[in-house]
Amino acid sequence: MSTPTTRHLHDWDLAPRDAIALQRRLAGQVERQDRLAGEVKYIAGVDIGFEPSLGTDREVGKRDGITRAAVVVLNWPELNVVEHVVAREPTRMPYIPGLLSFRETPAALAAFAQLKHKVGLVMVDGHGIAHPRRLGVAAHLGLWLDLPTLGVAKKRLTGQHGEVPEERGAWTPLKHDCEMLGIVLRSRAGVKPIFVSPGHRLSIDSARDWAIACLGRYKLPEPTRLADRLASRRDASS
DNA sequence: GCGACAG
DNA sequence: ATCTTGTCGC
Repeated sequence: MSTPTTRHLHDWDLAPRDAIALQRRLAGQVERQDRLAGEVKYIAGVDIGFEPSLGTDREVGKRDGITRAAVVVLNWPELNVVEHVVAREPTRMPYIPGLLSFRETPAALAAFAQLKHKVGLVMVDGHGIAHPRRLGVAAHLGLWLDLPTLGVAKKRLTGQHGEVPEERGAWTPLKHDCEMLGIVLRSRAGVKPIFVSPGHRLSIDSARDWAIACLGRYKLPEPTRLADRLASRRDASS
């Protein structure tokens, strides 16, 4: 943050080219091996929702309006909700493929700041290292929280993969050339597969195991599914 | 230049 | 992401 073009900007209000440069630097700090802090007792699920601005510009995809971060804490292995928080922050940046974390992380951090439980693992709605510069929202948030994270996305951003068997629990690797980025998982029979990739302090194998271990009777793993539901509720207070 | 493109 | 009712299917 010292060059003429970035000096006056905050980490989250970067111009696309500066955000991309920052991602390249931060990607080198992401730990791809397991480094859990003891036994996992609580798992957090994170998702972001948006409230359009009133008045003239009602477009949710641009600026203005409110970014709503929902964090749900589940105990392990019961997977029961023990805490939930919703934080509302003004939207600063529009959605740009590849720069999602700059739009969503500020609100997510605000929500985590209010959390009472000490979570050992964080599951984020979006990709981890399965990103063009290997710094998807799950990896970026993991660095900020200094916690193990994994990303669970509903669509592919980058990488290629083969067909995924129809049975629940089946998966196939997601890779870019020869580099493994994560897996494509059939979380439910007869439903489009989800994309699982590690964020920070987690291996690909562990990210896969945790995603599968957190599956309930729905397409999305419980942490992310519940956060999703909370983030998109009309009445969002806390 | 053309297509792809998390939420 | 968000705007939205009914409807097909297990």
